Amino acid sequence: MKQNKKEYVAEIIKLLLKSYKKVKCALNYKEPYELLFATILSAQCTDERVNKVTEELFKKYRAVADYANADVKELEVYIRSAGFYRNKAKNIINSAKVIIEKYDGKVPQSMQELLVLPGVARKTANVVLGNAFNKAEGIAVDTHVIRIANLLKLTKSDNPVKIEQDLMEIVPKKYWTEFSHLLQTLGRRVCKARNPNCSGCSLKEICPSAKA
DNA sequence: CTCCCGATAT
DNA sequence: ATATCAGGAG
Repeated sequence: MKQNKKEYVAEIIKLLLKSYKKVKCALNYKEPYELLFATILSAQCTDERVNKVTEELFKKYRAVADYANADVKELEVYIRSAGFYRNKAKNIINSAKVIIEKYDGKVPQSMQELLVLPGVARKTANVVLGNAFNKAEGIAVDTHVIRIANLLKLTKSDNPVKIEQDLMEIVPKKYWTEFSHLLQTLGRRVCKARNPNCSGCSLKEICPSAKA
């Protein structure tokens, strides 16, 4: 049973890799802390909009210490269009403070340490670990992964933690980070929440939910 | 389960 | 004009 599922997943990965050669993280960043803050900003917000926000944000604040010392109101102006900006501004500043005080200004490189940062849960931690450090401890489960993993019948759950466990069972560890990228890319471009384009999908032959 | 919020598709 | 998009905390 599980073996069949692993072959099914291998086929999914193969087909998606063919369509999306080298997909990487859709968020723009140079330093690990930039990816961390970009990912905090991406909560309930498209990566596209986050990139617009961070383009200016990263010019204004150029180190973790700049965020730790930032004026909340001023930071809010930069990130406003990403939504939930009061929470996010607080979370970024307070995470920056923890990183300065407890981790000597370096973003910690373990799930356990990242999860303590305000505004950081498993999705954000997985994105940072997998992309900035190449130290995946899990699979980043966002709204696209939730939707498509269910459409592909890779899980029956709507709970992100359970979905992540289900996926970790059947996706080879070396693909954990890339698997999220592939589903997110598919989700943004083809298997959209609103108007899924099944006829243009690389997985139409094998997807149990494909419509003609 | 509710609150946090702006942008965009319809 | 309004529904829908898109994570985390309490």
